[in-house]
Amino acid sequence: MNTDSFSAQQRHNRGSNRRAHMRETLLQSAKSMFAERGYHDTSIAEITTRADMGVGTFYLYFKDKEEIFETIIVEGIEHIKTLVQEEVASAPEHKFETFFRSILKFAYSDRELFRIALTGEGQKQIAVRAYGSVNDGIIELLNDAVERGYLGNEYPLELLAHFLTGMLNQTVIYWFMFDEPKSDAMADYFIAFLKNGVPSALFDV
Amino acid sequence: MNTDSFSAQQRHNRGSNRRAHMRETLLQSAKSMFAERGYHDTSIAEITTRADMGVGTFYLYFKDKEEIFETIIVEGIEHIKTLVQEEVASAPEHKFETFFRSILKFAYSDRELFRIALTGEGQKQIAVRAYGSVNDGIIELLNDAVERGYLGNEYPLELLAHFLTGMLNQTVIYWFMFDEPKSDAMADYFIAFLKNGVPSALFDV
Amino acid sequence: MNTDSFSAQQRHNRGSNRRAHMRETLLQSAKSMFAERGYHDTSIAEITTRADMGVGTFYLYFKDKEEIFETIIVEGIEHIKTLVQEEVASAPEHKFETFFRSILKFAYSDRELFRIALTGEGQKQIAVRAYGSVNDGIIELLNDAVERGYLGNEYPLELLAHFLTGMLNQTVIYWFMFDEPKSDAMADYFIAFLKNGVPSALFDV
Amino acid sequence: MNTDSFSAQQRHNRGSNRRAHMRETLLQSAKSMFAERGYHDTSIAEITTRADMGVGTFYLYFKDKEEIFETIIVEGIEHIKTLVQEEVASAPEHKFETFFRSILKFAYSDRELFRIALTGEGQKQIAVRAYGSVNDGIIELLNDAVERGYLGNEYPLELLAHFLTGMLNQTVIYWFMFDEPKSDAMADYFIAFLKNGVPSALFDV
DNA sequence: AATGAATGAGTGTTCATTCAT
DNA sequence: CATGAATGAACACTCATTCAT
Repeated sequence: MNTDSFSAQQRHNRGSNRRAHMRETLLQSAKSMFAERGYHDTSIAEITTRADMGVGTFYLYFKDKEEIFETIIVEGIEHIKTLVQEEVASAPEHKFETFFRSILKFAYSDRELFRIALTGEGQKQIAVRAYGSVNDGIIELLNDAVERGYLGNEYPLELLAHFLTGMLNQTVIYWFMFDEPKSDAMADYFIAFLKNGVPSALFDV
Repeated sequence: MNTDSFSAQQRHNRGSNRRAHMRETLLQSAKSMFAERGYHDTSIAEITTRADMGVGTFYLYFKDKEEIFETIIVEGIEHIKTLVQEEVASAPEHKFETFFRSILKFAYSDRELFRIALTGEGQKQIAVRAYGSVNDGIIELLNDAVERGYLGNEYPLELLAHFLTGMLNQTVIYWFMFDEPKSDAMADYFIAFLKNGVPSALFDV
Repeated sequence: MNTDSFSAQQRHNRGSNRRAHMRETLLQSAKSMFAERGYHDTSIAEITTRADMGVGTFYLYFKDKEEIFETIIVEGIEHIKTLVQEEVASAPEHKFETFFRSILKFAYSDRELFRIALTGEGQKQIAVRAYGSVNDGIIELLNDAVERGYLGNEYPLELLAHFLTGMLNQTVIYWFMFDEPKSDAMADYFIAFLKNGVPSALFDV
Repeated sequence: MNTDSFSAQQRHNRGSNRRAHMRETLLQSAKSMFAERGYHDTSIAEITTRADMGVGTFYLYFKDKEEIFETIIVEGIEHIKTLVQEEVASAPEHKFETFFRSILKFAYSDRELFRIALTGEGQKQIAVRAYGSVNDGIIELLNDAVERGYLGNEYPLELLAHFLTGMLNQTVIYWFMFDEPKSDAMADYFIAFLKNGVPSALFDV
C-alpha cells in the first residue's frame, strides 16, 4: 500500500466517519427535541440548531421529518432488542424472567425513546410498530414455552402478551413521573406480580 | 312573576338549551374527526363543517382546539367514571372485580374515546391525565382494601395500580386490532390473570 | 319583498361584489408583478402585498400560483378574443383586415398580458395555448376564405397561420422596446406587408 | 526552449484542451437538460451529474446558472450566424434569399437551441437578445439593399426586420409541434410568402 | 348569537453557491 | 484542479384565530 492510496483510504474513512457522526448527531438532537416537545412541536430548524448545523444539512441525511422520527424509533427498538436477546441468550435457564428484567433495565435507561414512541404520533403506525415489536418478543417466548410443554392454553397467547406489554408500557409511563423504584427493584415487583397476580383477598372486596 | 319575566325565563331556557345543544354537536363532531384522523390532522374548519356550523361559531364554545380536545377526554372519562361507580356501588360484595368488568365494558363501548386519548399526541399530557383518572380509581379501591385489611403491603399501591392500568390500556389497544373477545369474555381472562398471574412453570423457561 | 330579505339580498350582493373585487385586485396585482419580474421571480407575498392583502387571502381565491398565472392568460386572451370578434362582426366586408387591425389594437393596449405569456413560462403549455388561440382565430378566418373561394391552396393553411401569428407576436415584442408606431400606423404597415410581401427587388440582392 | 518550458507548454496545452473540453461537456449537458426540462426545473446538480462531474466543478467554468444559460444561447446563435454568413457569402447574387434558406436550415438542425431560448423564461432578456441577433442580421441585409438602391422606404427597416424575425421565430415553434415540412420545403413556402404576401382576394373577405 | 372572509405567523423543503480537503 | 458536503436564504402553502357584519 503506497502513501497515496493510504491517504485516500484514510480520507475516505474520515469522510465515512464524519458522515456517520453527522447522522448520529442529528438523531440525538431530534431524539431529545421530540422527547421534550413532541413530534409536531419540533421544527427541523430546531433540530439542526441543536445539532449545530444548517437546515439544509438535515436533508442530506434524512428524506424528511417523518423519516428521522421513524429511524429513531426503529433503530432504538432494534438496539434494545439486540441487548435483550443477548441477555436472554446468556441465561438459558431463565429466559422468561430474564426477558422482563432485561427489557425493564434497558427501557429505564432509554426512557426518552419510549416517551417519543408514546407521545410522538408521527405516522400513527410507528408507535404501534414499536409496541408490536415488544409484543412479538413476548409471543415468541410464550410460543417456545408452549412447544416445550411449560404452558397450556390458559389464555389466548396474543391476549396474555398484550397484558404483559401493557404492564411494561405503563411501567415506563410510571417512570415519566417517578424515578423510583429503579429498574431492578421494579423488576422484582413486576415478576412478583406475574407469579402471583393480585392477592386473592381482593376478590372478596 | 309577570309575563315579561316569564317569557324572558323561557327565552333564557331556550337559549340555554340551544347553547348546550350546539356545544354537544361540536363535541361529537370533534370526537369523530379526532378518532378518524388524529388531533393534528383535524382542522377546526373540518369540525365545524361536520357540525354544520360556521368556523367562527367554534370559538363561542371553546377557547381553542386544545380545549375541545381536553374536554372530550375529561368529560368522556368523567362519564365512564360515573357509570363504573354506579355499577360498583350496586355490587358492594365484589367491588374489585366489578370495577374491572365494568371499566372493560364501558371502554369497549367507547373505544373511540380511548383511541383519541392514545393517538392525540399526549397534547400537554392530557392522555396521561386520562389514564391518571383510571389509575386514581384503582388506587382508591386498593386503599379501601388496605383499610379494611384485605390487602397488605405486598406492592406499593401506586405501582400495582399502574400494572393494572397498563393492562386495561393495552386491552383497548388490542381492541383497535381485533374485535374479539368482546368485553365479557375479555373480562374473564383479565380477572383470571389478576387472580393467578402467569403459570409458574414459565419461570422454569 | 320585505326589508329583511331585501337587506339579506343586499348583503349577499355586497359580499358577492366584494369577492369579485378581491379577485380582480389579486389578478391585477399578479399581472403587473409577472409583467415586471416574470413568473418565477414573483412571490405570492409580493402579489398580496401589492394587492394590500394578507398572504393567506390569496389562497381563498386561487388554488396556487400556477392557477392565477393560467387565469391571467386565459381570461386575458378570452377577453381580447371577444373584443376582436365584436369588431370583426361589425365589419363583415373586411373581416380579414379588421381581424389584424383589431388584434393589433387590443394587443397594444394590453401589452402587459403578452409580455407575461411570452416570458412567463409557468407550466410551459400555457403560453403555447395563448398563441394557439390567436393561431386558431387566423385559421378559422382562412378556412372561411377557402370555403367561400377566396383562397386556394397556395400554402398549407396551418403554415400561413403560423407566419401571421409570428408577425403579430414579434410586433408585440417590438412594442416592448419601442412605443412607436402605435397600433394604427403599425396596422397599416402590417397590412401593407401582407398585401405585397417584400419588394421583389430584394431577391436580386 | 528548454525541456522544462517545453513540458510546461505541453502541460499547459493539455490543461488548456482539458479545460476547453470540460467547458464544452458542461455546455452540452446543460443544453440538453434545459431543452428537456426548462431553465427553472433544471438544477446545477443535474447538469453536473449528466456531465459526470462534481457540483463544485461547475463554478470553475461558469459564474452561475445564468451565465451558462446565456453562453448556450449566445454561442449557439454566434455559431449559426457564422454558418449562415458563410453560405450567404458563397451566393453573392442571392444573398437575401440565401439568408433565409440558410437560417431555416440551421434552425431546423438546432431546434433544441431555439426551444431553450423560447422556454428559458427570457432570463434577463436573453431570448430577446438572441432574436436581436437574428434581427440585426436581417437589418444589415436590408441596409445593404437600401444602399445599393434595391429597397426604398416602403417600411421602416426595423419594423420589416421584426416581421421577418417573427416569421422565422414562429416557424421554429411550428417545428416544435410538427416535423414537416422540413427546412427546404419550408423555405420555399417562406420565400413565396415574402415575395407575394397573402392572396389579395383575402382582403375582400 | 352566528358567520366566514381575512389574516399572517409558522414550517417543511429546495437548491444555488461556497469552501475545506 | 476537482470535489461534494454544508449552508441558509427563499418560498409556497396551511390553518388556528379574529372580527366586522
